[in-house]
Amino acid sequence: MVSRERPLQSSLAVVLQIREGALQVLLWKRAREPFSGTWSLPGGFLEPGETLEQSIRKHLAAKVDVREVAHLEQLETLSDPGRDPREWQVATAYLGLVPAGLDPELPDDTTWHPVSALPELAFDHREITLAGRERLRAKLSYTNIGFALAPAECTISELRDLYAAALGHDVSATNLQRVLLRRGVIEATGERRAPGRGGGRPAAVIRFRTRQLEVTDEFAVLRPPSTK
Amino acid sequence: MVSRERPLQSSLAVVLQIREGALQVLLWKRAREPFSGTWSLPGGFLEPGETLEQSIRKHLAAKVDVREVAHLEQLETLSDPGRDPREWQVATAYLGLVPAGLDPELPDDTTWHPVSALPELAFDHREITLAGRERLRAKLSYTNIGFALAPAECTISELRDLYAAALGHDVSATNLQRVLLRRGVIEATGERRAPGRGGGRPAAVIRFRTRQLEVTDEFAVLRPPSTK
DNA sequence: CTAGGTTTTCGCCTCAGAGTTGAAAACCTC
DNA sequence: GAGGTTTTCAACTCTGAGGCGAAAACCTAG
Repeated sequence: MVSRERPLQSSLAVVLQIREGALQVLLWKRAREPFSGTWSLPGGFLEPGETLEQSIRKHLAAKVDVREVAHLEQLETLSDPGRDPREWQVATAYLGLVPAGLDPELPDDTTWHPVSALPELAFDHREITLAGRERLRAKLSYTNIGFALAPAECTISELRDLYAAALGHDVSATNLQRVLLRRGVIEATGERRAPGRGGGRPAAVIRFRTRQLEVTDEFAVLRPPSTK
Repeated sequence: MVSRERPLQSSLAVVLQIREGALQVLLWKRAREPFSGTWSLPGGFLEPGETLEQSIRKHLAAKVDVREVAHLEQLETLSDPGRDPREWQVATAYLGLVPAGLDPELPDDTTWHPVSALPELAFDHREITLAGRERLRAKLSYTNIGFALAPAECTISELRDLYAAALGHDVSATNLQRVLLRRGVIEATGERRAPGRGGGRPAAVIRFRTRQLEVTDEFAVLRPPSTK
């Protein structure tokens, strides 16, 4: 095998969670150059003997409890020679999802940021983050990926708010329930949740039938409400 | 920057074309170990200063006339440490599409193979090839990617055969026409094509409105015919 | 305890778009 | 011109998403 120049290979992840009704991404603040002071996606270099997925899991573990990452999938591989001003580097981006309600402990340099109002991001991390959001939005329509955004059990109303936050537009609870029920994506647990202060009929508690990604062959787009 | 071990980075491509009514993939026969005698996907190593897409375009040029590749997109990045028995290697796979009707000149070691009857493939190339086919099938449903399978101008019947070959099931010409017309994916050129031997009404010649990938926001699945 | 407010749930309707069918149109060959 | 072939088009069906409103099931205040 001929000796040849090789790029550094790294993995990084867009970790998303719905927090306070908004889609947020996990970022850490760079203390060193380049891009010192700006925010960037978690990740790091690939080590011999590990796969990219093992690599990103390991690097994520330094920032969050990875057991709380309910779903992880590959997004895309970035290879622009100039993407890191220091050195030739190829990076594979992943999309990670953390169910709402969890509040993992984070290091001091790491926090959540609403994707709709990103601070200045290092390298090409802004584009990667937006690509992650788009992937999530698309998959909400034709897969059961909602399981990775929702707690193990929740109500339709809570689910509607999660979908609305992720999709960026209102979602009808009635319609959401029917679509997800027909697909067999969610099922009723039989329990009911007492209404909060202010009253109201107690909501049925539902759960996602499986917590593994499944693709529905009948597509279904959750559209924004008609603007009448 | 700490010195560290680096993987070889390579690009490879699943180049698909409908030939003789079947979806076929471009493969070349390995003359050397490992996997000598088996077939593998075209590709090669990444050089400093180039992107992965430039890399795969360059390596493809050694096998086919790349100008005939109407569409090229990234598929996935493989990183299993054992995927190449010789050495640690990370590979990014692309999907390339060649319109039907073209018959690029190929080197002696390179030919087309039906995806439905693959020979023994080297490394993980079999899985990659099937992943490419799946990506194509999915995108036929909700994008205009058919432009990359079809010649610049063709009839609905020809298009139906192309779709049927790619999707692996029958497609109704009537329905295909309406779906693609409504979306504005195809348009009539106004010309008509004389029927072949045996007669028949001359078919209207259509073309794809654009030859760039566009995603339709209304999903539409082209389903197999109902089994009655 | 009752009236009024709130949230959830469900049935029914509409609407859009994909799939199906059959007949007419437009060609061929014998 | 008769009979065969392929294409095209209009009408219908069917499925599934979106919308609406009434009923259900709770709360709180008086």
